[in-house]
Amino acid sequence: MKTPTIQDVAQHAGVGVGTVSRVLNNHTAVKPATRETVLKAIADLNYTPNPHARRIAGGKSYTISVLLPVLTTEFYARLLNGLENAFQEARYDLAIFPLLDRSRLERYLASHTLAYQADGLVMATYNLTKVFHERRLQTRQPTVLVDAYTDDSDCSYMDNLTGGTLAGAYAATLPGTLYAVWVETELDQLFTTRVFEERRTGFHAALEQAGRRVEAEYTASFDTLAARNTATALLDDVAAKANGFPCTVFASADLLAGALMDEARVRGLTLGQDVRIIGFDDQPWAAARGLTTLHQPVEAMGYEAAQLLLSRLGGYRGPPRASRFEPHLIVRDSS
Amino acid sequence: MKTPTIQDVAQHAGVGVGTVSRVLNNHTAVKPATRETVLKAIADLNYTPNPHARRIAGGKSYTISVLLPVLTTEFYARLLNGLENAFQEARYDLAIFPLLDRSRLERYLASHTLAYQADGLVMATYNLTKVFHERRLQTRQPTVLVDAYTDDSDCSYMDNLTGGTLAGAYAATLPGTLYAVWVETELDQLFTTRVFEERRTGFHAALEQAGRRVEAEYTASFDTLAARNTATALLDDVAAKANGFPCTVFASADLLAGALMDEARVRGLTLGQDVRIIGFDDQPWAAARGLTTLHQPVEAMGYEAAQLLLSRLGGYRGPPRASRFEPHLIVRDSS
DNA sequence: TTGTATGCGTTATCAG
DNA sequence: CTGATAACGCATACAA
Repeated sequence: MKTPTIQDVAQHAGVGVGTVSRVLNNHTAVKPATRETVLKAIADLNYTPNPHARRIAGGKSYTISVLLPVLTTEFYARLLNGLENAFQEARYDLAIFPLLDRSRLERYLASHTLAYQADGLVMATYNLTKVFHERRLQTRQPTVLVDAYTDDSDCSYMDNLTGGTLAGAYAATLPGTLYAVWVETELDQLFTTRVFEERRTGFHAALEQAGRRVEAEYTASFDTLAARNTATALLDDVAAKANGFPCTVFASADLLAGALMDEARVRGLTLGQDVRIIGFDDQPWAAARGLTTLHQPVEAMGYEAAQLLLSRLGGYRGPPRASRFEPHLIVRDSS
Repeated sequence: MKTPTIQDVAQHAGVGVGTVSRVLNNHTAVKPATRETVLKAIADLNYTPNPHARRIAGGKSYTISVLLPVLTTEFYARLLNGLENAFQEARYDLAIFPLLDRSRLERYLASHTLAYQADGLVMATYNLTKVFHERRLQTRQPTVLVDAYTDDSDCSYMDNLTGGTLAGAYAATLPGTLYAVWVETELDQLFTTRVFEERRTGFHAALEQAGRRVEAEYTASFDTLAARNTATALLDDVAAKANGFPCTVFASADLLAGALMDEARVRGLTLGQDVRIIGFDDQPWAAARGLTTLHQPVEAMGYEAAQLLLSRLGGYRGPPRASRFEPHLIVRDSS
């Protein structure tokens, strides 16, 4: 049994294909009665329009491509949820393209790829608009950046500067020497995010404001092992000082903070006393482990990104818009 | 400037569209000379065929859908790599659909979704063929299961039974009492994987074979927090026993093993002496932390899955085939 | 070996 | 308001 086409529906409803198409797209007034008939036929035949044909016909395919870094973190799961919810309401489908490495990106940029054939593009964390430009790949589709910021397209972003500031301001109120751990992200010129850079700027600004400064800073790449090693190195260094403890550490990602908590525990240090730790992300486990951290409204950010894109798809033509979201500090036992 | 179509190429090359299409699809003999001309025209115009049009024309879209669980683990990154490599060689594109929850699955199953419109389907870890059947959604596309096993479709899977057996056989040679930690996966009837069940079966069989048995078993869901809590509970229990140490623990996933290593360290237990730990996965950090574990040829498994699907796409009609891969034990310091 | 015509499922245009 | 019919970009039988 073949899948029903718009022809079948038209026949079943005793109308022309044009009419069916019109009810499908909520077009110009269709007589309520005939609309009902068509809707019933659609239901009867369990018909769903073919997105490829839609796209071919010059219409829309009702699919959005999402380009994002490898999804090994909770952040992107939450982000996808926010995006999904918004797009689903608007009856759009999502196709996800994890940017594993540069060669994958190259392929996505080849215009034959589905990624490039969707009605709209969501780029998460990375700002690839530059690349598109260089390749003279004028993006015909509207694009929105999420978790990243640029002047020349819509974006929905977290204010990591404020996040860093909040962390710094809070850290400044705590006793003992100050340390910070940052995330290394310069894998490749293309794959660069300013997220951690901004957290750092904000953090330092707040510290300066309070007349304090960090004793030392550390950098780790974003993986379990690096987090552990850095935690070890940091606490080794602190322990080697005359009066290293108490100290306060701002770890710019919960992954790093978690490793620090582990390491502190191994050394018999009391959290919130010998060592105070501030994370960033508010991962699902943060509450249970009592980690003081910055919570980000990730879903909301994704949802908003979707709205921005949907308005463009709806025909909105205006200057690029930027929706800013603020993280907020959640104080728990670790500090 | 519009993107070039097959018409433009034909015109530019001074041939008919049919000829262009033929060279595009490596069809029946095209005179080498004209083939060259066409190829040059294609290059000149930077032409790439429109996948939607291809699909509509009754042909193929050269895209494969991959349905997989949320990508928060290294396993799926590696799997995707294997799949990508194989499909790329065959000039197929991949669209990834993370199965966040049941409602998402429902939507993917709605036939209008792109997921369902691809030339082929790869289902990772979960066997969704049952669901397809129940819905009477006869999958028109060829489907391959990876990291899962079923009788009625091609699959490329890891022999987790053997993995468990290897772990059990090795554990049986170690001194002290035996413990095991399993992963809870029964989130939903749909989302069920037999992976851990099989590891368990193999493990017990090997133990029995060696005339040994586990003192106690534990179950944790697959997340950092649960892993920690279980590790704590397990070591608490062991410590409460008269002669609990030395002991050996088979953690059926490296995530769990890592948590155990942490916890053991906190308690001042010596790994490979007081506590011996065997993991499963060989995560990137396992070597550095000296974790004895089962290594899986994940990329190879993905690559093979792709080959199976490609052969079906190439017209192969035969009974379902199953490609089996074996994990192997890597002994390190933790045991 | 190659060009032409037809069809794929929709949307959009245009008469009615 | 609605029904034909022409695109859309491509593959493919069919004819040459």
